[in-house]
Amino acid sequence: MVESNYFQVALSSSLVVFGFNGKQLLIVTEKRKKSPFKRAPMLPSKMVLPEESLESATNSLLKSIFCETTENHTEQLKAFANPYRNSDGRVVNIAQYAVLRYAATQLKMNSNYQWCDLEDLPSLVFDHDEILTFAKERLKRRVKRRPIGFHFLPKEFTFKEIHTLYELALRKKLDKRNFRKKLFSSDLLVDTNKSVTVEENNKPSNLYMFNTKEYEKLTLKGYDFSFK
Amino acid sequence: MVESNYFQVALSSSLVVFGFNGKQLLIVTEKRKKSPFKRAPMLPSKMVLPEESLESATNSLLKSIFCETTENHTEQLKAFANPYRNSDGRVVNIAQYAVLRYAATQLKMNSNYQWCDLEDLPSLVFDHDEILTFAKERLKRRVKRRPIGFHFLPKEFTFKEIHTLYELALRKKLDKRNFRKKLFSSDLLVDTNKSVTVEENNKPSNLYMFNTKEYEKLTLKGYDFSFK
DNA sequence: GCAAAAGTGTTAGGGTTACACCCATGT
DNA sequence: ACATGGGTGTAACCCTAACACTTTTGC
Repeated sequence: MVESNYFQVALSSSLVVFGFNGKQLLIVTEKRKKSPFKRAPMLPSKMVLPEESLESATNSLLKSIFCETTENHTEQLKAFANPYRNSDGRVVNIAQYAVLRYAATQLKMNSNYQWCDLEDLPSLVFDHDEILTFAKERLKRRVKRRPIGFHFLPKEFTFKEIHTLYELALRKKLDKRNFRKKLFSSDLLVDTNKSVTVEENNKPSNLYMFNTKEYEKLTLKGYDFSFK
Repeated sequence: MVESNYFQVALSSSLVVFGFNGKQLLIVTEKRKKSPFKRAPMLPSKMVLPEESLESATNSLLKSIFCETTENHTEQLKAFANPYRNSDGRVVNIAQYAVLRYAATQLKMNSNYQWCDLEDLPSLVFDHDEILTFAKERLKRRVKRRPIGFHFLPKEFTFKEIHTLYELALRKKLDKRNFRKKLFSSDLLVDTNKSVTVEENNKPSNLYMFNTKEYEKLTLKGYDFSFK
């Protein structure tokens, strides 16, 4: 029997929701509703009920942010458990990492949530900057080792989109030809034989899809996008 | 103000303590003291007090296992937060991963703790097998990307020891010559010019130490021991 | 001299990098 | 015809992988 005086901790969960609009990596921020730091930017967060699972908490947060919560990828990031994070008592924050298809989502109207360019982000309240830093490292690693970068993209996408996505996530330039070579050598992409004119005045670009079989295989066993 | 009915969760912490005795990878297991599953093997675990930090909980657990807690490496593994892990109420287990120098430690006498060969481990109680699986994956990754394998070894060690350690952690054979080549090309090892006869009847082996500077550099920036 | 483990090089192949020009389109 | 971004190939280098024999020691 666990002594009852241990049961005095609260659980919260913050989300780092990544998206990609074709040009920028974005995360969802929330405008804080309460004092202190009213209206300061923060990660979307909620208290987790004592009987509530983390998955359910994450999902309900996502539902409060987006109109339809389309398919998304979520995983646990880390527990931030410093005893003095919150003045009301001990609140352990189990941060979650999420990636979803920007184009398939829509923020709820009149909510306190908004997409924010990762490159141009204000400081967040509490320890949320630390959580974000952690999440960015996770993203970097995932992009390198798994075809997870692809949770970002619409069903059909151009080479440029995936190229830009990888450059932003890894925060480095990737040689166009080499990146293409590697990507296509992996059997991960399928040419749809469609093309699309992204901007007026220039050559239309090809549209690609994922090879689902290969995608799942690589998700399981991992691979190595070891760009210098 | 966070409403008070959230503060009903308890915090526990389990440790996966890895060690290496020169021949086997080991973890510390504990014999459970209470029913149900009295005397069943489990990961060393403790409840975390509401004001106690995770680091402090980990350290006190280590102190209860070992006579002297020498230098060790610990990091958070994952929070296991399923609401129904424990019948007394919600207990969130924040599992920790730890590596220490086997040769520099000593288990406390008459304790319920013991070293256990990873290759020959019984089933553990509750979700501890799941935690262990997670920890083994973490170890694998760490060994690949960082000179963390070296937290295992004594100050001076033979090539065979580090070779065996890597083989066990990665769970694959590593070609002796190629492994040696890679290891020495990294500037990470220093030849002590000492040698030691490990077993009678054969050639003594060289002793190596770490190049601390290089070690720290690689700890920060990572490297890539990508053995096939 | 024998048993046991330590220590040592080479080669072939594959992957990574660096790099510059032509192509298709809309105006 | 021109401006814009899309799309393409090659060569040098490096790293990896495969592989077997000699050396040193204690008995």
